[in-house]
Amino acid sequence: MVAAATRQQIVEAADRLFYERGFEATSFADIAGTVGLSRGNFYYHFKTKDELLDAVITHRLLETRSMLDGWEAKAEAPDERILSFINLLIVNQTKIMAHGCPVGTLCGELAKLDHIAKSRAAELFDLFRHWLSRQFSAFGREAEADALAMHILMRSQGVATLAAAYRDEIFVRNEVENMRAWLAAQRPGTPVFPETDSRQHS
Amino acid sequence: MVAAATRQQIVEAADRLFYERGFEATSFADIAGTVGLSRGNFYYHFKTKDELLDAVITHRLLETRSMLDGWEAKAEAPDERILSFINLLIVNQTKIMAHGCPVGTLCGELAKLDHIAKSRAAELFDLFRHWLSRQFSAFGREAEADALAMHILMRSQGVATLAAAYRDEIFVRNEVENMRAWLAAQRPGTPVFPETDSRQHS
DNA sequence: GTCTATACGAAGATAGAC
DNA sequence: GTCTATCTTCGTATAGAC
Repeated sequence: MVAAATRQQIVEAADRLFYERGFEATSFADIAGTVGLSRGNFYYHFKTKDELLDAVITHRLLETRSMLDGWEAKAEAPDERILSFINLLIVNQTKIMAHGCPVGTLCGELAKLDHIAKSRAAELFDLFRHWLSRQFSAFGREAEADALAMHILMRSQGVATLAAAYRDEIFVRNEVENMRAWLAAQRPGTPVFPETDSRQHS
Repeated sequence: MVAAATRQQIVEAADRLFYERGFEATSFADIAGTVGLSRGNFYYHFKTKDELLDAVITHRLLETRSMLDGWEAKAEAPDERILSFINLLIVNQTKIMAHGCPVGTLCGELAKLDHIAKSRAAELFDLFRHWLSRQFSAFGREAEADALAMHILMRSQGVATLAAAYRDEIFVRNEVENMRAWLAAQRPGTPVFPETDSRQHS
C-alpha cells in the first residue's frame, strides 16, 4: 500500500472514531484495528496522537468547505442555501441522535482537555459561521448578518445536543420546522403579521 | 474526619473536576489531591469510578431540584420563573464560556463513552424540561408546554456550546435578549404585531 | 512500509499496616 | 479512616527485524 493511501485510511478511520467515541477515548489500537494495521506501523504515518488529530481536523475542514461549495452550487438564492444548512439536521439525523454534532462535541471535548488544537477545531465553526453570514448578507440583512449566522448555528447546536440526549425524532423535526419558519421571517420586507408568527407551535 | 463529611468533600471535588475537565480526563489522583487524601484511602469511600459518578449525578440532581424550588419560591408568575432559567446563562456566564453547560457536556461525554450512567445524567435534563413544561402550562400554553420547554432548553444548550467555543460575551447577551423577547411573545393573547417581532435583531 | 517486541508511564484498583 | 506499597491493565511511543 502506498503511504499516502494508508495515511488517508488512518485519517478517515480516526475521523469516524473520534466522532463516535470521542478523541481521548479512541486509542491508536482502535484505529489500527479498524484500518487493519499493526500499532507499530502506525507511527510510521503519525508520530503522535496530536499530529493525527491535526490531520483529522484538516480533513474535516476540507470536507466542510467542499460541502458548503456544493450548497452554493446547488442554489443561487441565499435562503435556499441556508435551508441546506438547516436540512443537515435531517440528513444526518441518525448520526446526530447517536453522537451529537461532530463540530460541537469535538470543540467541547478539546476545550475541557485544554488542548492545543481547540482553536483549530473552532475553525470548523468559523467555516459555517462565515458562510452563513455571507448568505444572510446576500439575503439583504448585511447589518445583522453575523448575529443571524450565530443564531442559526446556535440553534443547530442546541438541537444536536438535545437530539443526542433524548434521541427524539419528533423533537428534531419540530425544531427544524421552527428554524425554517424563523428563516422565512428574516426576509427583509416580509410582513411580520399575520404570516410570520413569532409564537412557537408544538 | 467523619466518613460522611469526607465523602461529601470527594463528591464536591469530583463534581467540579468532572465539569471542568470531563469525566474520563479526571483521575482519582486529581480528586484525591484536591481533597487532600491519599489515593488508597479513596477506595474506602468509593469502590469504583462509576460509583463516584453516580454519587456526583445524584448530588447534581439534588442541587438542581433545590435551585428550581428556589426559582419557584422567588416568583409566582410562570414567565418570571422561566426568566430565572434564561438568566442562568448570565449568572453562570464565566463558567459556561470556560466549560460549557454542565448537563449538556456530561450527557454528551457519557453518550460517546456509551456509559451506563448516560440515562441517569439525562435525568438532569428531565428536571429542567418538566419544570419548564409546568411553567408553560401555568402560562396558559398547556397544549404546547413540552415543546416550548424543549425549545428553550435547546436554545440554552446552543448558547452554551457556542459560548464555550467563542468565549464571546456579546453573543451570550444577544441571545439571552432574544430568548427574553421570544418568551414575551409566548404569552397567550399577546398581539403578534407590532410589539413582538419574530425578526431577529443584532 | 509493515511487522513483532518492548519500554514507559498513567490510572484504576487491592492489600495490609497503623 | 487513613496511610504506603503494590498489582494490573492499558495506551502512547520506540527499536529494530523483515
